[in-house]
Amino acid sequence: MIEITFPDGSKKTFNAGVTPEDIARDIAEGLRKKTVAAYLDEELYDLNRPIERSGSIRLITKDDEEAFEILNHSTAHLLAQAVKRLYPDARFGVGPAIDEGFYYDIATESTIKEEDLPRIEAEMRRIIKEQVPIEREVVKPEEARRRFADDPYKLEMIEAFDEEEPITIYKQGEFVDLCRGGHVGNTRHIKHFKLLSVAGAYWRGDSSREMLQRIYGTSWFTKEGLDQYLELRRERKERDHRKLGKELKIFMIDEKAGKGLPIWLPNGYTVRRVLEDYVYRLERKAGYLHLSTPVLGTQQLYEISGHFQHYRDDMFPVIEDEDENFVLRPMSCPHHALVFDSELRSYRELPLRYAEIVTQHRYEASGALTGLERVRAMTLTDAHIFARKDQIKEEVLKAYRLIQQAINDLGLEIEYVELALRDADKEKFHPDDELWDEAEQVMHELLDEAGIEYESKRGEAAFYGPKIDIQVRTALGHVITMSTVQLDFLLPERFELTYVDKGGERRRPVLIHRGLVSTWERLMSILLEQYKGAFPVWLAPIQARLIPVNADVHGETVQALHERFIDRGLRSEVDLREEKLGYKIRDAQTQKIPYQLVIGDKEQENDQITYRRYGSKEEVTLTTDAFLEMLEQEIRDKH
RNA sequence: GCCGGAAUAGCUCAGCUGGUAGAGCAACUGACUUGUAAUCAGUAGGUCACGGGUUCGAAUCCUGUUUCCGGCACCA
Repeated sequence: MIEITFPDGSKKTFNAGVTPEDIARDIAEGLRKKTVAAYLDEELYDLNRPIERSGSIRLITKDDEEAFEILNHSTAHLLAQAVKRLYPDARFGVGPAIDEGFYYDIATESTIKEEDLPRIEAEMRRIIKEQVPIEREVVKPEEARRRFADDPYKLEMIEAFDEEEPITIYKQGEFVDLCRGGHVGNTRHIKHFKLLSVAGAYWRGDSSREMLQRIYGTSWFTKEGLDQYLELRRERKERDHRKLGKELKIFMIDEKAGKGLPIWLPNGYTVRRVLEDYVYRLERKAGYLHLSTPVLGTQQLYEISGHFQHYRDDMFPVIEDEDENFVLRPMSCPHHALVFDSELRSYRELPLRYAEIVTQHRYEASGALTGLERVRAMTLTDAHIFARKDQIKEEVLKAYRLIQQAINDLGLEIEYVELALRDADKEKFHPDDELWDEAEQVMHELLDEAGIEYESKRGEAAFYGPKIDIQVRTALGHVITMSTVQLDFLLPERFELTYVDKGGERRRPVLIHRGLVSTWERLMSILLEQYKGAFPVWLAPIQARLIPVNADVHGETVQALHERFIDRGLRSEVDLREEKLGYKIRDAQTQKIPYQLVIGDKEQENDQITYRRYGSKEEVTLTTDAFLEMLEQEIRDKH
């Protein structure tokens, strides 16, 4: 007999060999139906795995997040089994559950095309009907090696395992897979799934190794869940910034001008100017000093900083001159280091915060280019803070708070915060262990002291130091780096930067790199998707469109009103076209202009306007002054 | 860069197995002179991404290139 403790502290004895399914059934039949797997203490148990020891149990039901993962993981196995039946030569890489579903990496001589997916799905359904039990087995490494003797990928994975750890394999019918589990116990538990796409993926994520074929899919407990998810995917396409950017004339990319080299159209540039102005003021208030440096720099400058050696392949080719080589600058910290070095600095001056709205060029891999999200020419507000060591914590935190405010003002949300640290890769990171330890230590401390939650990521640091990356999620579901604060002890060394301290001694400052809200390009892509193209008034390219009921009768009034708006710094536009009112309203709505103002006899007589907000059918009549006040308040509030 | 897919009018898209390109919107012209999501009629607009090939004949089949899309790798 074994004793099982439940989350509420109650205990019950069962015969050894009882399964989580049995335990759930013992409580209630309804619970059994909902149960997917269980944790016994910290160990994940499949629904049908016998429990041989006492412990605390926590049943995982369909409502729990882990359940989705387990279901999708099992569906990945089901996919593999079906693929193996249809493509007998198939060998398998990894097949995990991911955020919104699962994938499996497959090696086969055949090319699996999107049009083959329905056939694979049909085979998966057949296996579900067969009600194949999914059985767990623990084996010794040599046994595992024997079982997977004809599968080079699984063998390689076995080699990478810790020899001490027991290896688990899962059998479902004729299909056997190396896998940690847990699983749903029987293929009949899988019901509502869909295969979504095929793609290439490097074996072990290593671009020097072969590419496998990856099939993506998603699996749900209910039909509604699946349908809702598929609907979400359709909606995401609707808010794709590339589509909205074209519709709203925000930007264009023409291969004649160059791929990855976007052109800002008047509407987009207006928004960008608002953002630039906003950021400039924000930084002024926070004590940043703005400056400007050239788009071209000598190769030597980037050799001193070390960027050239590290990133040469990702920079545009060197421009050769008679006795000097130039590069299109990929970043601006070396210039700012020179500015710091241009005068003798006192400890009293620090921190010195230099900010610059700067255009940078990076030769991004062609396959990485994506609308405005990933480009080869980008403009951003870049800042470098030169500080004393005793100022690090405060300055990093100040930068973090500024980022928080900007993200908040823009109506965005931080998804999570990452602390990127180095790993043992000697090639990738500068070699001074002492500097690294000190820098990483102080970053951990300041985040902990400020109570900021973060995930540590080994091996993700910049070559010169650790960084705090602030991640946001795009409407298309990608997580991307929005902002960054990076601690750098290396560059001040390389540029031999010094200041004079209290005792008259020369000291090395530290450099804090700060990216506020990514580049204007990427920010625009995020904002477009966030707002579905319907910008808040403070950002909208056109804030109000003025429409006369009759162009002949009310045209002049509308024109005068427009000038009044412009004089107050507002962005308005008049529509004097010979069209029906309904047509003009529709046109303004289609362009997602926040306010449509209609002026007819009544308004003309009383200095009024009748407005209609984007997305609303309600009409409100106000005096022009009252409306202007309302609009200006809304702009101040950044709504 | 790598794997797979796609490319037809300014935009969104149709064009079956090869027979020589079409719709809606936008544009232009004219009429209508308007109170909250499309007034009516007409006109013009295409090296079917680009190059080569197969064929009596290619948007359609084959092939190379370019760009874009979905991923992977990369992201100072």
